[in-house]
Amino acid sequence: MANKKNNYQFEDLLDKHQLKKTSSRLRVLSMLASKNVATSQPDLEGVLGDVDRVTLYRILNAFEEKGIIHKVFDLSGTANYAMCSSDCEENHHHDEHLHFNCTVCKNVYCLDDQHLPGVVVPEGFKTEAVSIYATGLCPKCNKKSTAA
Amino acid sequence: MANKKNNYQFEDLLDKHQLKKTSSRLRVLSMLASKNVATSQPDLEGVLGDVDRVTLYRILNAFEEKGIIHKVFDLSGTANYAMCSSDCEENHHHDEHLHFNCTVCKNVYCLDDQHLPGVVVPEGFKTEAVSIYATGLCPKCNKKSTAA
DNA sequence: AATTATACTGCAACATTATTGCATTTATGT
DNA sequence: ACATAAATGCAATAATGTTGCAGTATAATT
Repeated sequence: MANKKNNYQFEDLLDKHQLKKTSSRLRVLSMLASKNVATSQPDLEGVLGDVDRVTLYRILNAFEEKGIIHKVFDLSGTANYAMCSSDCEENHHHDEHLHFNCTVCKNVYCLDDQHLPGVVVPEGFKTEAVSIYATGLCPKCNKKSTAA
Repeated sequence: MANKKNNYQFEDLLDKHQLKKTSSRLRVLSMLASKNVATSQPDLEGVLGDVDRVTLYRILNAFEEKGIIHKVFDLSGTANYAMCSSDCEENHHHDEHLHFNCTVCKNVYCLDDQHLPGVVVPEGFKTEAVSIYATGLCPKCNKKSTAA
């Protein structure tokens, strides 16, 4: 899996972006990399336990600025965070993302590798980034609902 | 303009959805209909002045449930509201919306009539709705930046 | 027009998500 | 080991959104 990185790789990642290698940061990275769905700040806070809320926000913001992670809002407007695919660079994220928010389990799936169609905006608008957001049933919940 | 409606039309709209015709609701409707950009709850609150925050939230939620307006989150995760195009029905919104969030003026433009390409999701996912979200410069801010 | 039932509103309190300032601690280069 | 800059934790505050309940307005009935 492209996003699967071991701890040395996380340290390199922090080095590369001139971020200090603290245990909190490494834990956030391995946490996010281990999931194929975006994670909300509250969820992260719950898992990380003893990391301060504020620190977590600051870590997430720093990572986002550096292009290590990206932020996506779920159906209820809460920010969720996920690792960027490798071709994201500082302040220059991959232009198009496909996110899928399951209406049952509420998970936000990042489907960055999916082919996306070009989007045409009206004359006068200048597009910098496009994100496509689908809602519905994820494979897991879809299976359950058809089985029932 | 398709969304331009007079007060009688707003009253009809409320009638149709079994909502009582209160002045607050009529003001919210005419406010939203007069703009081609989505409006945040704080902005609405500011304009409407003496309508209670809670009432406003409840009006917006009621309208959303009835399919009169729809909610879209801007870059900072704040909910913005806009009139639905006429083919939205109760609990069955138009499947695809194109929204454009200007990075300068922060306005969220609803471009519902724009032709949208089909989006392909991976095997197993079952899409219920798709919304496409573009960020960049709106015509007004684009003009200003090229002029400067 | 008065009465009544229901829906709506406003207030207070609370919940959640996010930010700022500052003192303390930690990481890292020398 | 030391110095410095960065990162953290705590307290306080802000912004956004929700809930309960009492009072008020709407609209149907008579």
